[in-house]
Amino acid sequence: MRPLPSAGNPIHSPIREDALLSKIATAIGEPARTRMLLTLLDGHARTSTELAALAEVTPSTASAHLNRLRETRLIRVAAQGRHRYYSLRGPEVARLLEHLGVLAGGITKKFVPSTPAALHKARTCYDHMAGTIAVALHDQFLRERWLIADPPAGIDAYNITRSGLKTLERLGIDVAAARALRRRLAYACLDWSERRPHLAGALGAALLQHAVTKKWVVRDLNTRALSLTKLGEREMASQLGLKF
Amino acid sequence: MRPLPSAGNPIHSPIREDALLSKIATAIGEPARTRMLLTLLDGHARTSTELAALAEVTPSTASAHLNRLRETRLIRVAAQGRHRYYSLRGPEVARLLEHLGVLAGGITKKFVPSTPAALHKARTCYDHMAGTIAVALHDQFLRERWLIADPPAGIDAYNITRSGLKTLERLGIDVAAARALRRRLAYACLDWSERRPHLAGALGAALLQHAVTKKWVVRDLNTRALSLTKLGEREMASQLGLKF
DNA sequence: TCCATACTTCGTTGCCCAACGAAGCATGAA
DNA sequence: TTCATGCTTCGTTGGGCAACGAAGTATGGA
Repeated sequence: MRPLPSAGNPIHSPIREDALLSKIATAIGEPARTRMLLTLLDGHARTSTELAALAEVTPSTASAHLNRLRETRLIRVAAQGRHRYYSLRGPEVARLLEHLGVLAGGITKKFVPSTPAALHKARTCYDHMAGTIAVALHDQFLRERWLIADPPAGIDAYNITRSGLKTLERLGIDVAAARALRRRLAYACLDWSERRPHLAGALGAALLQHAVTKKWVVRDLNTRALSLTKLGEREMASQLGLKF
Repeated sequence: MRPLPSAGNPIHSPIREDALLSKIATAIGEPARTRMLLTLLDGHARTSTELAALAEVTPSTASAHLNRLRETRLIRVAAQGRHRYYSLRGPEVARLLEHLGVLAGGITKKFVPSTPAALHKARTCYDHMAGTIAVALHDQFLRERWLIADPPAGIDAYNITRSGLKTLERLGIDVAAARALRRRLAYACLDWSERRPHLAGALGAALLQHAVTKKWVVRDLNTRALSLTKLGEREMASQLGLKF
């Protein structure tokens, strides 16, 4: 059965589409590259040497991988002196990776019933919070009608209500500044451990920043894990009505 | 540099997670497999011979690919006499593929400004409608408050309102039957050509079925394209208030 | 019973690409 | 200037895997 010449495909063939899709998927799929991407999922930029160590390959190999990821537009690079900082190209990429994680998690579950406890409870996802706490936070924001769905603004987008605005400003979060950023304000991001949505976007980022500066949570230096402090627990209960 | 035995990793290592993710991505990424998966995105089950022809490989090669996709749990197979019907494992897989399409589309746009017209306007996505018409339909359902967001039921889930129920039953859609199915009722699915949500789930499937049986749209036999009939255009305008 | 069809399994071939070390090229410090 | 550091480019090697044809196993019809 010969590969048919597939005659009339003048300008835009469906071929084009799936070839690109192919490229992206294989770019993600190579194990060393997968590790790099998953590491970058916490939103921190890293140098190629760091990424080489994390992926367990030599710098030269890492360099080749990073080039390929850049060509497929999955990551971007920022030169700074003699360092080159690599980071995910955008939230879309982060979401795709989390989505892949959901499928991978679905497979794992059969074999490994429990996910790593620390990551499960609270972790960063790109530049916002994920894990049970983040999901609870997301649900609370909707239950209290501090956020409402805003579908015309895109899939799973949210807008802040009047009461939401009050709550956020009482916390000390500068909503106007978040709105001014050239990025989406708030939207649902699928959580791979909970398989439920948590909060992403400018607001999600502001909330993480707030939680970190107010010492509600403490970042782990090597992983994406966050640990909730006693203070954070108290404050989330009193200010947001969250129970744990 | 060998993959290190990774000593202390008793039960659930992060290694495990990204190795699985890797497997899934590479399974999707091989060009022949990508073509097969994208073809199955219309929700139709196909035999391995058909898929072999579509992917432009011999049956023996196709068989190997299909086995691999089955092992990674991306597709399922149903034996029926001497035919074996392959289909996507579930909506999660379909959504992942559409999501990948968004990223691929994002790349394409720079080089190929226009997407194939027929597919852009209306096509199937798994078992429901996609394309500009489907997105318009989705927006109309929300604008008229026939559907409302229902986040606790999962990311981007919708529920049917009282007025939505009336509208749907007036059309002749059996909402009770759709509810009775063991699947999610209605949720937003990201559209790769529009980069906006359209309607998926039991309700989305019911709407496509309705549109086909009422001859509002006609399926193309080889591609995922749908063409809107004059009748469909009239009916959607009068019954649902859609303008084109 | 015999053959055709649908599909898989097996064994071989060939190619792509990940991996490395060495060498090259910047940047910044001494 | 000279050297160290951070990173890339180059050329080579090797292993994994996609592809095929041929042979094998079901199923269903003649």
